[in-house]
Amino acid sequence: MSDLFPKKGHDHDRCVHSALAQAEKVCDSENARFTDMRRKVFTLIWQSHKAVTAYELLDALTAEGQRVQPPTVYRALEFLTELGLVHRIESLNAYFGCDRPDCEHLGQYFICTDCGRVAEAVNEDMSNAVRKAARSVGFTIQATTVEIKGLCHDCATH
Amino acid sequence: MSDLFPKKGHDHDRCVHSALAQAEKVCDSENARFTDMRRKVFTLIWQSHKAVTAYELLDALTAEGQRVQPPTVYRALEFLTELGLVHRIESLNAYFGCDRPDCEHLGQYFICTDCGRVAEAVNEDMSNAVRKAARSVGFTIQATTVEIKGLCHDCATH
DNA sequence: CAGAAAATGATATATTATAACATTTCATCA
DNA sequence: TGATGAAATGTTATAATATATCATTTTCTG
Repeated sequence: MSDLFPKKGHDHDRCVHSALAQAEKVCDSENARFTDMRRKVFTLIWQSHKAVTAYELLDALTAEGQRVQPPTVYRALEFLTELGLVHRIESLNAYFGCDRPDCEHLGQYFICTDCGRVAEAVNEDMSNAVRKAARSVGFTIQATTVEIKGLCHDCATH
Repeated sequence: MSDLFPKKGHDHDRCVHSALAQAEKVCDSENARFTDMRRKVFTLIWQSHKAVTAYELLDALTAEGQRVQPPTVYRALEFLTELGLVHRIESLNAYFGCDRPDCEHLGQYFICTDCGRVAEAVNEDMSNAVRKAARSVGFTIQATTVEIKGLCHDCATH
């Protein structure tokens, strides 16, 4: 069984750090500004293994001493999702960092209803099945939402 | 190319009628009460080819002369979704009638961003790909959300 | 019919999201 | 280098979506 959810003991700080580096690269190549606010929001999202809501981000920023209003957070989220740096989990009204912002993909999300962790998968079987189904009914895909809720392996077995 | 979205001239009243009959059967077999309010909400949902929001239902009920509050609508929606008579489209915060309430399925939704119509598919390729992906990472599925946005054939070609 | 359970009514409020306009920041180039 | 225009953020208000709680009504069951 492959690892999807992070294993115990993985170095999360390092993941966040490398995600930041990658985000900077993406912004650079898009001539988009990775401002302080955007960086803060991005970092907060990446620091969590769970999907984070806009108002949780708002609270976290406030706790950091910023006095921030909803539009500020939503704008940062809009920016980050448009660049593909962050994905919105529709069934949670929450946001999650994207592992592979540099490549086009139809991502899929596994969401554990017990521990709350989220994992992104980029599974070609699923993507291809979606593309094929769309083709067979003459549907032109613009965006896909594939969210799978249930129990991660840890929660199912412990 | 198979038909997914309804063709021009199909008899929608008849669809609604048969959906009502089927809903009654399902409620019967579950010993659940298909009350007036639930029937009204179900009918309003089925009368639309688009997904309908809770507050649109509220307005429609009000227009019919009922004076209804949000909890009433949300309770009816909860009842209907729990029985599988209606599905919630997460990416739209809206509800759509289920064609096949009588069988277990992982449904997929095609949502046209131009005309707004929604179509449910029950595509085994997609379902199997989802199940297989979950199995391969040790994930136990409780619920799936597969929503595909784009252009339906009509809108893409006209 | 009495009593319990289920459904709905009513009120209030929580949560999620955006519109509109003011101000600040930043890249550009005259 | 500092004027200027575009982009980003600040600020205020409000819209849209959803639920908690308790009261009342309806329905089922014995």
